[in-house]
Amino acid sequence: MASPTTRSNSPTARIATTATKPMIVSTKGRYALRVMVCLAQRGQEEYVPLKEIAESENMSQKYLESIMTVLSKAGFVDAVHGKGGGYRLNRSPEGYTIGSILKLTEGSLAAVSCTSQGPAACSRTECCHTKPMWDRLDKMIDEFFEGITVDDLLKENTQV
Amino acid sequence: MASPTTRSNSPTARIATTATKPMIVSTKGRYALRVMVCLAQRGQEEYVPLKEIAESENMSQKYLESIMTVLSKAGFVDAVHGKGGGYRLNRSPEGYTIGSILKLTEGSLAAVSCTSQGPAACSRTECCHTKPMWDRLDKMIDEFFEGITVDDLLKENTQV
DNA sequence: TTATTACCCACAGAAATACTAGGTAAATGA
DNA sequence: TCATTTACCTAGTATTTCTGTGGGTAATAA
Repeated sequence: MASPTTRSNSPTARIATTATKPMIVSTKGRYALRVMVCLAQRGQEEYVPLKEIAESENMSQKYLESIMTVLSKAGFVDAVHGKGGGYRLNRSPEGYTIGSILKLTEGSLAAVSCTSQGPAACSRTECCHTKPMWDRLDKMIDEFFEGITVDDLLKENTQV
Repeated sequence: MASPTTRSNSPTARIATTATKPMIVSTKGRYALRVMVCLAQRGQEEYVPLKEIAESENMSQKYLESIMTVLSKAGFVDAVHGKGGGYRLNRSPEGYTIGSILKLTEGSLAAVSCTSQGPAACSRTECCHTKPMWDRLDKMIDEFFEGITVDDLLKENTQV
């Protein structure tokens, strides 16, 4: 985006850092995961209407709609209109990695912005003491989420 | 913080998710790290004025000031006013973990909000399929950052 | 045909980030 | 003593993102 109002009266013009999105997992991604777990619990036979999920999980139905549309368009779930319709998984729970769901709904999992926007995001990359660390962090987080499936979550529960 | 204006007109009162800060490392923390590395390069003998660092690293001096005040108050750096003054490390670079610096400047390193605000942050914690995963992620990230020191960064460089 | 469901579009309040502006206080050198 | 240099303090602000609402339309089944 590179704000055009970057002042250039100083000898060395400020680099537009364009930070703006260094997060990992927002509500959107967490809702998506919970819905997927919820659907997994219901099996692949029946379609579950969103209203039901939103109420039982105490989430905003309207907000969920936008998330489900993304999941549906990406082929993660089957959707059927009308009475008796709703959503259901189209694979077994083992077929969904947490990483794939979060990448879809969050857009990216990068912990810092300078690693998520290609090499041009920071002009200092050729000589930066911190970038290797961010790269390793990103790799670690990616492997973490790719190593977990919806089925794993299904089996896990704080209420032992 | 828990916004008091949570609407409760709906039958099932919405749980205030209070998302609001699921990030890991923002510009503030990254700047802090880069400054610390910069100071480490200069040794513990001389005081380095902020203006110099801001110019060489191409960062906003004013913004850096607020960050340095935090580092100074926390005893991470020595600060001296007036000509010949500035900032310097008061320990050897091995004495600073990345985790300690980020926790100070970022406030927290939690990847999701429901793990960063105590057990009361989410009423579902007693029966939540995803929380164990978030807890493990937080632990992994914490150990990652606590296992790296400023000295490690000093030795690292993308420009091999 | 009617109810039920998914989908689409635009907007909106709140919060955080990443600054900027304009000072004051302390230390040094002339 | 005075001016300069530096850290420190308080306040404001533009932008963005998140987390939703509100009000529709399209598709499907009873």
